[in-house]
Amino acid sequence: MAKDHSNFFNDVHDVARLIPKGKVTNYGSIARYLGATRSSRMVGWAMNAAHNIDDIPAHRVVNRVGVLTGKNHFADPGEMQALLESEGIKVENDQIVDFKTHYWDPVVELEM
DNA sequence: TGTTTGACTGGGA
DNA sequence: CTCCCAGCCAAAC
Repeated sequence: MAKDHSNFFNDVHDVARLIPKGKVTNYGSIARYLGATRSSRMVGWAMNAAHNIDDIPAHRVVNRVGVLTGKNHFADPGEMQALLESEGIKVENDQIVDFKTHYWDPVVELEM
């Protein structure tokens, strides 16, 4: 993993791309993986910039409790849930069911 | 150059 | 248990 700190966005985009299909993670974990634990908000911000990039599965990134907080930022609010469900992830009331089961922590999986 | 914002988080009431 | 508040940090205005 080439940690390109020149661009915070780049880092976030890079990690987001590594999220396996059918798995989800939260902003805090990504931030932690990048060494910016307290910059969880920036992760979301970076994802906002990722809108131009279709390689970034932003739908696999949710907040810590598994709520699709960013669904509103998608082209279609229902797109996020649809994508998740298409990957085998159940979503109910804008919240991921068994979030812990589908949880994918870059810090653990990528081990740095 | 200074202020506001935000796809968050954690802790307290 | 749910609701509210303060902290955090980089980009946008």
